[in-house]
Amino acid sequence: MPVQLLRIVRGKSETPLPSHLQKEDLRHLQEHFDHTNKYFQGIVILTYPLTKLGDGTDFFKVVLQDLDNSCSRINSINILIYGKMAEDCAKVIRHGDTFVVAGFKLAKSPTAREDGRHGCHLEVSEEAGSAIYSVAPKYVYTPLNHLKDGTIVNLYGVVKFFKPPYVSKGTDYCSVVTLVDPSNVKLTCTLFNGNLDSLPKIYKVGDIVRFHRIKIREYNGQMQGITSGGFASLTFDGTVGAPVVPRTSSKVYTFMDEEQKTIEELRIWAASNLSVSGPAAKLSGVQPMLFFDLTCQLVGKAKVDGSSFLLKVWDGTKCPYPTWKVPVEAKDLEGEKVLLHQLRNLTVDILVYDNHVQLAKSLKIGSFLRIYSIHTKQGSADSEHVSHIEFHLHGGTCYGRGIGVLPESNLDVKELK
DNA sequence: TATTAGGGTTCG
Repeated sequence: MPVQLLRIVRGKSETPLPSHLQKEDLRHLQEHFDHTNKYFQGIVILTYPLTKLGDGTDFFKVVLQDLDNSCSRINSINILIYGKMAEDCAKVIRHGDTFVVAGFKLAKSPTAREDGRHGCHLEVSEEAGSAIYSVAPKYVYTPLNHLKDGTIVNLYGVVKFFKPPYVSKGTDYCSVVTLVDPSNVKLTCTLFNGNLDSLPKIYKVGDIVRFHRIKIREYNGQMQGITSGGFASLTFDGTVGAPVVPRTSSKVYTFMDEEQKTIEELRIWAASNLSVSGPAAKLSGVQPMLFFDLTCQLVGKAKVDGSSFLLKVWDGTKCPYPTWKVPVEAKDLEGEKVLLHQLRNLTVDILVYDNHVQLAKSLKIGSFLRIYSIHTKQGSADSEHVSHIEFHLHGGTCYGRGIGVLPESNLDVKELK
């Protein structure tokens, strides 16, 4: 593991570095000195884009500043990272982070005269047996009643409302999340990311999130959260007693006993201060003329027209009313023919509109979904049809209307199986 | 290195 997570509190590491390593002062990084078993620690003051060398090797350059020598004329040094390690580091190294570099090769820096940094640079790669350790900072979390305009903060919150990620009119996915905490202040966050996986994996009201580096702004007289460059999130099930397992796309994150305790405390607070009785329902319990959230499996899908798309789903229960069947061309219907036929009396047709079409098209047959705020509508009887119930996911994102994909590991999915 | 949206049910 070339890039490891290491947390150092008050100068002492909780996950110690290998004991044979000794800290080396910037001034002692000189040619012809033996740097075996030495490490250098510094704070990232500059990173360059990940590039490829002429021979195809990945290359990543960062500048580390030595905080112990920050008043010296020369207090920074170039770190040149090669190969797989360059790729790994480019993903996790951020401006302002502290890193430890061990197993480096020291060489004369050809750019020292221009950049004013140390006369040597450090070269590291997996092949050379180098290691880079990320030293996690001690994060400070701001309660929601202490947020100030124009700051970037870390915070915890219980999800009071959310819109599952949807395709925005810009270039990114968008998710809107309203949080509360024991200070009883609400914060609505608008989160953007081009990568669906980088937005918080919230499945229900009552989930608990930890946001890092969220920007706070004032909007319409209220504080608002918005994604900033280094935004990262963890999401936890909000159920008291459930395992404390973070859902995240980050490869590297800190999560210690202290954080576990925070989650457990928030769960207990939420249990008595937040109503989580969402409008979830089983198909067996649906009533006409209401909105509800459905956890289900996708059995079939079909294009209908430019502004609507059909999802055929089931949840293992049977809807007590005759259900609407959306007429589509047989050639347009995707899904396993045999299964579609077997489940024909258990699946229901959900017609999704407008902004939900793009996401619906991309869904994989067999995947588990939660569809939020489905509208059930009573279709009237006429000469051709008996009275039936229709399922619509209207356009727009009001009330969190949308579609979320659940992982197989989700508890509600296990129940469904 | 901007923009997206900025919670509060429907055209179908």
